[in-house]
Amino acid sequence: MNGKRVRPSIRDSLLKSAVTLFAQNGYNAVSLRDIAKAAAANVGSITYHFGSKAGLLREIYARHTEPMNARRRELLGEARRISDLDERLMAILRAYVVPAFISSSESDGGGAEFTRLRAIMSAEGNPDARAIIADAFDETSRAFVDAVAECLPGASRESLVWRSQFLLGGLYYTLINPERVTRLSGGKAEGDNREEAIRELVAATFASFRSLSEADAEPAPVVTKQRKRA
Amino acid sequence: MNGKRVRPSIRDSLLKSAVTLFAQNGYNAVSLRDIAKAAAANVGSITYHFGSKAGLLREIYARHTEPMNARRRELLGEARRISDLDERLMAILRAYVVPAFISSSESDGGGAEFTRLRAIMSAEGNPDARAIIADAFDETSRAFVDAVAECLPGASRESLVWRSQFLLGGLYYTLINPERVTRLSGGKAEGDNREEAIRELVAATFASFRSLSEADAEPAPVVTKQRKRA
DNA sequence: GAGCAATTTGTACATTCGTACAAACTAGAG
DNA sequence: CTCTAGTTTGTACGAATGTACAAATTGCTC
Repeated sequence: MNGKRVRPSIRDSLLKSAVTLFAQNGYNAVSLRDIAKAAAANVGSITYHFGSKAGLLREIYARHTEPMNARRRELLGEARRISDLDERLMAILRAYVVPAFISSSESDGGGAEFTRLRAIMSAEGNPDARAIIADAFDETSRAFVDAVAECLPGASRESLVWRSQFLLGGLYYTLINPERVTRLSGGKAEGDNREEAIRELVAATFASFRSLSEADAEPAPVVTKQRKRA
Repeated sequence: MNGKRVRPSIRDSLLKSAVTLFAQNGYNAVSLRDIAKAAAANVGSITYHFGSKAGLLREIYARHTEPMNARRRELLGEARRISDLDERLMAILRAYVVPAFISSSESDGGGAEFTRLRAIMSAEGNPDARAIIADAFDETSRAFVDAVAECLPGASRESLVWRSQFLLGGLYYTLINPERVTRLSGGKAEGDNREEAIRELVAATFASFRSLSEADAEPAPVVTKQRKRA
């Protein structure tokens, strides 16, 4: 069905090793020999399967992008059916954040590792990556902003986009430098605890978006754990 | 006074070119020959002045870190004298954000370019950089979180740290990928407009922090431009 | 088992990298 | 001018990189 035999092993372990190494050290810093060594394979096999280093990166994106976006669309669809605007907003935020942190059950799909890879690639600004990334995620982001907009009557498109930018930035940076959270909190918070990160990021972004609504008469529900009644 | 002659020119233009190139392409992707060419100097002069590529990076950090932190401390000190807690919080946020975006009058000091460099370095996770960055900014971040905490009675340290993490992430990502804002907003927002970025980032972070306060009875002042009275 | 296409291996190549160092140059002091 | 310390230049080196390709190996079909 694929046009190619379903011989997995080497090709797959090359991809897996590449994702891990790229996500950890960036694209430039990792050599094809590093990848081959990690996959217990030969350098030549990379050229054979993927043509070039850029081709390898392209394949990685091809493998992960669609499943991750699909998962986001699915969750977004569910969220949109919630009638209460605040609850819906919260669900929308989770639909955006959760797939970026947690792999969608199957081995491929999004997950923290691939998201970290994306973060590093966007920072490195690598020409190879620029062309590949393209706007693979723009469509999803647009749908996300649209969905958020419906929850926030009166909010301007500009501010919604800005805040979605900060959301993505917070997401990326948390995956890139989680130790900072642990360090700065004196160990009271764990930067690499995914559930904790998701909860905090969603809560912070909720408040950030919520303040844009005209209807700020009703008290915004606070979801963070340390919430106390005064 | 410096122990060295004040012969500027080459050494300085090497530093300037290096910052620009590193901030644009990352550390690994830029070769010493690229830097030399951009500074119209010779490769050997880099080794002479800075010993190594890592030494060059070290000098860049040495030049910028302290002035930038000093500026932040100064603004933070001013902010702390404001009695109204909401106003103070806003001023504290600006004290953190503004120096990262805007160079402090003199040619050296912080500024967007150096902050972008820091963003890329933190993403690349380069070993050379790891050692240099150290906790040069941790002290400032701690003071910042402390100051914010005073404005938000009842907020937990963990959440404050998490939100400061998202602030830094949003800051970094805005400098790394400003085009996304422009693109996603259909040109209605300009990602590389520093004043706009500062205003939005501060407003978003204000709301994010503000929601942590016990005293959310009084309506949080909304500062974004599109604010309308319903 | 033979034949064959797909894969894996090993090796070679041209480039580019950071660094080292000797030679040439520069400018101020005596 | 001459000397000298401080720069700048040019070049060379070993290591590492992405890529190319011929040879060896594998696994399947008949």
